[in-house]
Amino acid sequence: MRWEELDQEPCSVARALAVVGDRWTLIILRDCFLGVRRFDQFESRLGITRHVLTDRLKKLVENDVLTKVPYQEKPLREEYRLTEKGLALHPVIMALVHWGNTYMTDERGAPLVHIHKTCGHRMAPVTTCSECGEEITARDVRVEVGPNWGRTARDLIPNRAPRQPAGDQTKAF
Amino acid sequence: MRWEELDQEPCSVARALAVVGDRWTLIILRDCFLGVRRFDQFESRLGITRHVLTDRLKKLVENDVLTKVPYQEKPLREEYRLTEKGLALHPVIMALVHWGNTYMTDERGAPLVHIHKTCGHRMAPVTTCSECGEEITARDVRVEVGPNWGRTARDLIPNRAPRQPAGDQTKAF
DNA sequence: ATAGTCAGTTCCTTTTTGGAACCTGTCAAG
DNA sequence: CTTGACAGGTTCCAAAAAGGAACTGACTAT
Repeated sequence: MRWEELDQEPCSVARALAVVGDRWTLIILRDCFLGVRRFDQFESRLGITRHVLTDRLKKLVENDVLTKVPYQEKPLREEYRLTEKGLALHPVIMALVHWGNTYMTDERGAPLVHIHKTCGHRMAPVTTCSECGEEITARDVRVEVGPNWGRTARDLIPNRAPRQPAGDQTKAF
Repeated sequence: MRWEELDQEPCSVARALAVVGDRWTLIILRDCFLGVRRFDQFESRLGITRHVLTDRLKKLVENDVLTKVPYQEKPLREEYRLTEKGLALHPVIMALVHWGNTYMTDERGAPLVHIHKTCGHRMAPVTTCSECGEEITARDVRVEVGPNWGRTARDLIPNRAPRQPAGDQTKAF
């Protein structure tokens, strides 16, 4: 498929990435979650070209991830804010931060840390099962075709290759 | 900053995105989590150009997200498998799936569903606090500079804009 | 009158993609 | 022993996207 057709795919990852999956979009959203709202603030923090920034913000607004809300008239100035749909991307950002903190830092550790306002502790995000509350990892979940989807989604689940290769089984997936 | 300098940033999101943040990389990883391992399998499923696929797989291997493990000799054939570092991206994928399922599907609902092997239920990922176990949302966390980071990371936290604008406060962030 | 701010747009150059063809090593069939 | 297939690439070229810098328009402050 081509990149622009990604949102047609019968796959939620593909559809999500059609909105947030291109260069810069998720970093723009990181800034949104940090409280950045204005064009020039994004520009100076990211050093992104105005051209690309304009385009990304426009797409995020079109996809209802951000809204433009006016903060002055004469001349009209608008700032970009996260909608509920945008706020719902928080787990994605948290998961990325946590992965970055775990695998991409030097001995100084995390550049930024998160404090859970409710309990007051420095925290890391933990992904858990909505049903039993246990932490989940890649090996704990199985994927099935959704109830209202027939062959279209069936094709997404690949035939598993034979498990004979010489790699060590604990580290390979 | 330019895209290639992203991994130098004092921000874990930026560093994570330097590895997985470009077009196609996360969809390739989605396929990895579904059990896809071979070049031609990726190619036919994604319809991505071989050129780009080669490049992305190479970068993922360089960044230790995937490893090449031989599955036959004469001629040598290798498949791509998730390392532990790669497996650790599972929460990112789960968060994206969940967001896609929530905001990007029609009345048919999720194309693919996840079953938690341990408890047997169809589940959704819930992001919780590592310290108190409660579910966390964007509004529940505060960001602070990491303990071993001085001004470098300080600059990441923006000065909050005044909260006077006319937008409705519950929907804006 | 001059300078500065914000949010863009325009123009032009350099990188990245997309698309298709071609290459290499090995086996299998006719 | 020639032909074909298969896996996993590489090469070549056109099209699209990103980078860089200057320009615009509607103000406001000095």
